[in-house]
Amino acid sequence: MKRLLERIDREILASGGKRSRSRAAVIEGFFRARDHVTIEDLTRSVRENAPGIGAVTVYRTLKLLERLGYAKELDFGEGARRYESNLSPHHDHLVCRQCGTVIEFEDRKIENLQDLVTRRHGFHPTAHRLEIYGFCRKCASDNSPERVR
Amino acid sequence: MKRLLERIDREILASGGKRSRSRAAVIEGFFRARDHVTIEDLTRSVRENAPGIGAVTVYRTLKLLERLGYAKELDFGEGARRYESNLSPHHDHLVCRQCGTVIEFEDRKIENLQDLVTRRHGFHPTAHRLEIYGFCRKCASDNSPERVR
DNA sequence: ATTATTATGATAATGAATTTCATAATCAGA
DNA sequence: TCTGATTATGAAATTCATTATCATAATAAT
Repeated sequence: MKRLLERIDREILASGGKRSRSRAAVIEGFFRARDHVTIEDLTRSVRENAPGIGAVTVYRTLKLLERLGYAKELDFGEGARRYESNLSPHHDHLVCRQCGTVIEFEDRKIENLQDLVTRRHGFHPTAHRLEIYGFCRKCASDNSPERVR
Repeated sequence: MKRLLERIDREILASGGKRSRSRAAVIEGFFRARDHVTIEDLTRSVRENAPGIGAVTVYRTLKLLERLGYAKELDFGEGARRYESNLSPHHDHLVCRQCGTVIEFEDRKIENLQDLVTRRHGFHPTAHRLEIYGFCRKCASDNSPERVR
């Protein structure tokens, strides 16, 4: 974690940016937070250690992390964006509509088939998003007919 | 087309709604428009034949069509939603970041693999979205190194 | 026709994200 | 360590898509 933060600091400097206390607090908060946070979530948790951080700074810092390749924007159609760290390898998401749980999965076969599709259409892919919405195991059983009744 | 519009009218009536001129104009406009329209696009084109239609009515009518199962909301991350008719079978999208062209594709194998993934996690899917972003054949060749130069 | 209900559309409200701008923090060079 | 130049901050204002409000209009049922 320490090494990561130092590396990011160096990259920011190298690209003409500055290391500020607020920015450092947001960056560290982001990597400590659970994945798929909203700006609101993150702002709240960062403020526990560094009160007075403006939400605008959180927005800006996450954009910065995205530009540097450390964060990815997510959109589960909730109206507000979420962010996840880009350290783990690529994956897609199962999103529970009831409890909001997000399960990550990675499926090489699906990725390969996607490549085939794009090639078939002469399309040059740069990114993709695959999200499956529904109910997680727990919520599905909570909702099952014999329970709902 | 006529039969479709009549069928929708009947369903609206059956569900306690009314057939109004504005609403009819929006519905017909929607099915005549190209797919993946934005509200703005559609409002403009509907107004050519029926001036004075409020954008609010377009919003409301598309929500209605979605509820009845005739329209699907899309979100390509552009800030504004798009809608497509839900008459053709399920498909996913290739979205060109340069010219905005949208290519539809359907891949049974991908769908099957998605089912496997959800089952593996005890997840009950209700919907999914798969979008591949990049450059279409034309834009990719426009951008290619030997051309950009 | 009359009445009750639903739809419309102008306007206001909402809410996430971005811009603005004066001030503050940080970096580089002496 | 100071100084000047540059970048970052954060409060407030702005933007933009979408939704809510509400008085009026259109439609359906009686």
